[in-house]
Amino acid sequence: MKLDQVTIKDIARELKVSSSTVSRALKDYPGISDETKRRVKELADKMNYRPNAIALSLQKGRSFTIGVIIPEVVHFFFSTVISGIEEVAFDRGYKVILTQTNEKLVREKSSIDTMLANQIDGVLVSYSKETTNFDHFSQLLDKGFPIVFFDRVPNIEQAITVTVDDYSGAYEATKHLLRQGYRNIVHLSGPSNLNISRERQRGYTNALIDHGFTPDPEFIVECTLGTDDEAQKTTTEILKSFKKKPDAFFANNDMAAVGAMLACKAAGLRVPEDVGIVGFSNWQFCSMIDPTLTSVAQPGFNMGAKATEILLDLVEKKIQLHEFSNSVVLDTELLIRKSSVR
Amino acid sequence: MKLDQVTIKDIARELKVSSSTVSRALKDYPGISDETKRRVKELADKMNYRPNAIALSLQKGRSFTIGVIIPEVVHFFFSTVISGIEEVAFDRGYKVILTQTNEKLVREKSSIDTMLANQIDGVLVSYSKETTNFDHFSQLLDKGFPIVFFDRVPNIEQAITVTVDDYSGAYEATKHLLRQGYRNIVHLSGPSNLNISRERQRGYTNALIDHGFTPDPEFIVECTLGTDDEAQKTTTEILKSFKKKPDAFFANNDMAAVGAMLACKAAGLRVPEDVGIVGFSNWQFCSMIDPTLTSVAQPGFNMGAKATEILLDLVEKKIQLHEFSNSVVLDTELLIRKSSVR
DNA sequence: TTGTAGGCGTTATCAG
DNA sequence: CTGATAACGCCTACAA
Repeated sequence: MKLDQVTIKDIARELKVSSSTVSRALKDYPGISDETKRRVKELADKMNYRPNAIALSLQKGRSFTIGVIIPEVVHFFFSTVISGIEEVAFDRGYKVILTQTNEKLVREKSSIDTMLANQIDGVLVSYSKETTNFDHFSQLLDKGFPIVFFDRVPNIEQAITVTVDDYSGAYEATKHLLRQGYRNIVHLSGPSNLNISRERQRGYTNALIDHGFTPDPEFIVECTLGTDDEAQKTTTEILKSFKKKPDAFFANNDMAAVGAMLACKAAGLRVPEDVGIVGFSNWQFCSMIDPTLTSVAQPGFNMGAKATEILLDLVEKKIQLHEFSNSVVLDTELLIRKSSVR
Repeated sequence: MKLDQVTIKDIARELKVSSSTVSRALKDYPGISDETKRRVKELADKMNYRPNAIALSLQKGRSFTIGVIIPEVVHFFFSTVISGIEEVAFDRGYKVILTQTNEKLVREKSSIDTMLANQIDGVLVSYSKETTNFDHFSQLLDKGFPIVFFDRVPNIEQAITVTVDDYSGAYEATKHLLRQGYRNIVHLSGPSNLNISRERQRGYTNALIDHGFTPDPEFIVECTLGTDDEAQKTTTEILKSFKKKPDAFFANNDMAAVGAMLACKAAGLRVPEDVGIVGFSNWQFCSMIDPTLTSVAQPGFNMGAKATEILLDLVEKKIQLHEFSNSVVLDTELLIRKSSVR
């Protein structure tokens, strides 16, 4: 296990110079003879010298590492975000340390602690469903510690946030259904304690109003879990019991949309002829199911990339907290496929 | 940005004792008066002391951090593995530092370098598609550095590997198709420099032989990318050009299976009546497409968890390299759905 | 142009 | 029971 990593001292001893000379030569400091530089660099290369990042961190008080705190890794959207984060961090020479909270507040807190103990330079957070109090974040923000929130963002004054424009995503989706001639559109919504759910619901409602329709509260049905099973059962129930028959479903996520689609098919309805369906997130399978599913694409990769850029700019003091508009809202894109076009 | 973390020195100064005393009191060392312990702990608590993990790492020469090198984060299987890794690592008090290679060898190498510079305790690797030479790993293994390979594993003598039983997964899948009466089964294979591809291919071939059929080399078609598009084109081509018409497709991954399915449908063939289809991995969408896709489920979470357990046992020297059977093989499960039953 | 002497936060060793 | 000192690997005043 001992890797016997080569240190500056080893090089110094070999070359019979002091370690400071080696240190300086390696970084092209002024006032070191070209000859010495050459010899040091050559030997360093030959001995396969790699600076010890830990020693550097200790000395600098920072680690060139950013932390990522996320509810779940196994989630198409989040994994896409991670990908964007990793990409930008790598390009700018930072490492990424990852923890998932599994939606638990305790883990969120302990992750922060661990990361701080590791001299993390900043942190990217999408908080857990259990989190309702944000003191553990505000405390850090107050001290000027760089945090950027994404997707699930708190209502804190100083918080920098990167989100998707859920409102207009939902608005466009609903408008599209209306334009296709669907009139009785059910919205399968998400848990209303999440901001994103409320925004999507608002987009749905306003689109109806703006086009001269009166939203029917009964037509907004909450699907808490967001699974296809749940949506399938819910939809079956809706098709059976509602007196005013729905002719479209706008689901707040793709899984739910699939559930609705399956339920409709099972009830003998044709998609898109009899019933239009639109999802949210544009998961991979949207283009693989039959009929292909219209969905609102969220720029997960971009979200991760953008959040990381801001965080690193903050870390490197390229920007200051206050000189910066606190929230970035990314555009969604409605990807129209077969499930909603007739 | 300065967090002004409390150090042992601060506590020592406050209490007018030496920092060694504080250090010892904090860790319940023998030979420290209960009174001192109490005072130290109380103050540490009050001042919200957190040991500086970086200083510890420097001192110990290790970091309580493991590295994960993975081709792609946005991948159902891999994200599941990460989840298992994160879970076990967290439970045992380790941090996880993550990099994705995007299937690039250079990034694989540079990731290893960075991680070593960070005094990583060990690393979990699933190598990139570009990787054909494993010297950068063997060098480390030779020095006794803990590496555990998972999923995509190299043919190195000393390598510890955690894989899925690709052979029997493929064998069972093929057997299942044969039992359903399919006779001309095409195998859409993966890139043959990957062990998993070769194993799956072997399972396919042997199942045919064991059931009295003669494998036709032409019926093994390599799909390098593994995307649905690629498989769709390939399948369309196959359906057009092969004189002996295929009546089933066993794809080495689910995306490819979907591609084959779409191509078959487009060619006017019914699934499963005319053509049977089986995939590999059991991605979420398998149960959402029409017809639902039979697939070989891989225990991703377990794979991550198991690999991490072994790695940490190695790191903590609970086990030695040689006293350990070098390969763990996890069982797959054939999930039979509609695409292959007639 | 180069060397010496701290110091980053912690622990281990050796005295007292 | 407690304190001083050195060390982990690197950097950076300050000297020479």
